[in-house]
Amino acid sequence: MTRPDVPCSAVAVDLAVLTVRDRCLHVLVVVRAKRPHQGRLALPGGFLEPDEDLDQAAHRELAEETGLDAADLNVHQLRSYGAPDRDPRGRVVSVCYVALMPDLPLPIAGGDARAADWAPVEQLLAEPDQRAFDHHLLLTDAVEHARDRLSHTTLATTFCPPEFTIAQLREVYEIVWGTQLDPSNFHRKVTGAPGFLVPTGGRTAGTGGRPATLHRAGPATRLHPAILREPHSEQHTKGATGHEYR
Amino acid sequence: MTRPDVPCSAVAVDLAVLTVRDRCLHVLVVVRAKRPHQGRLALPGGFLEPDEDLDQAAHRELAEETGLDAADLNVHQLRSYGAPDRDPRGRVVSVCYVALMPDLPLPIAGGDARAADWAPVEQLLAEPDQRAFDHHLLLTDAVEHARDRLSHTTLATTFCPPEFTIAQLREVYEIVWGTQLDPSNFHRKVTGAPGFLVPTGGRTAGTGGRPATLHRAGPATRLHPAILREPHSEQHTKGATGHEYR
DNA sequence: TAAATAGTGTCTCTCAGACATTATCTT
DNA sequence: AAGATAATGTCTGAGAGACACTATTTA
Repeated sequence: MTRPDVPCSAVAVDLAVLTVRDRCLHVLVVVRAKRPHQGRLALPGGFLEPDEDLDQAAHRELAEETGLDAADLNVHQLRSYGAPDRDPRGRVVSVCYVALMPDLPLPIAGGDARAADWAPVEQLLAEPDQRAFDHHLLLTDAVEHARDRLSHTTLATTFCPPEFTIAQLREVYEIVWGTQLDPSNFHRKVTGAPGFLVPTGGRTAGTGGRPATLHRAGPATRLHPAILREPHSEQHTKGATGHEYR
Repeated sequence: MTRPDVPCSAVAVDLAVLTVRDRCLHVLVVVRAKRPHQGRLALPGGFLEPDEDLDQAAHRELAEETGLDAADLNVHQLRSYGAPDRDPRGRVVSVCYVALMPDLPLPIAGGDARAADWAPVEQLLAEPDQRAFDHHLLLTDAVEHARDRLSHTTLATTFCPPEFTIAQLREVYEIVWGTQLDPSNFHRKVTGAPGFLVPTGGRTAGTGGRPATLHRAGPATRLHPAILREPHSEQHTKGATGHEYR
């Protein structure tokens, strides 16, 4: 943009790359090598190049930071952040993306000489002021976004290896949502949702119990019916209380 | 941003202001007075000022275009658009906002000497190539976003005047969704959803039928249970067909 | 055998959709 | 009265949650 009458900003693309490992939700973080916020943990990201789309920039950054081809790793734009003082270097508007992926070996430290590693989300969210920039806010929104999407999309399978058991899938839901789910009802629901799971014919062995059938992700992207997150029990006050909406 | 190593972009904020009038969903559009796309219809918007947040910019633009104080008109950020060639003048990344409002008198032509007026959404969407920039895409996404939100939030009341009947509210759902809803079931659902509606005590008169009780919007923002958009009937194939997911 | 895990069946309650019925106004 | 619109009631079926029960492995 060369017109002098138009305010000029830098546009950054930041990524919240989520995975499930060690029974916890983790996010990919980098240690900042330069000022500002030197030494602090930040979400990986970078500036938009002159000739690329936002989605392209997100895929490029993901490849640079993790070495992975992000062809279909479920990368989705979340929203943008533009507080005037969010970057002390100047005006930076950041477009945040959320990426979900299985627990693959380990990301390679990126070309920026920054160390990329997994960090447990719960721990990061417990320290609101320790992140670089407003990345605590980005992470909060990204996690909430992912949680919401699990209930009505088939996205949970992207946290799983290519073949997985229903117990593994249930564990993903339990970890991301931080709740316990009834194994019986969960089994009935996910096997009943058309296109969610496809049995591969294989079975587990040596787990000290009845072998589980292996599945892979089916063709569906939307989940019908949805897997509900909260057992939304409202009408507990069956008594003579007058109004009861909160 | 003054650092020479960072690519520079203009950041625009565009608004899809939706309302229901004349039994149709309408969107606020301006006629572009300058090149490029001179004479074409565009969504109102403008460039981000150096010291304002994205949300502030959206509110400012809304005030400039409509003369309305957008304090709580349900303005929400939708997503950002950044195709390299979306603006022929140069690199512009646009953050799109969706605003929902009741059918108020009429917007004032803005300070940019552009005429602002309501246009029926259905008609605009039928002509994909007649909009300025990629505003057809923005509008498509904004409408879909609004439709989705109606089902699980109390947002539909923002299309209504301060006091309204349940039939008026149902009309909003029917117009936005383009479907017909059963008046009886709709009545039962919206009156049963806690915090959605509050009876004012008033009633309509002179409508040639039983008077309807007037309501105003309640304190709730989320809808429990949700008002379903599609009568998602799936299991019609009760026969002996083996697999039936699509 | 017991323990452990996988998977099925059953019951109850909520809620959606279809539609009949009653209520209250205007003409 | 008739017609119109508002509101309630009733029935059926889908689906969620609780939980008993069966199935199949390892130790």
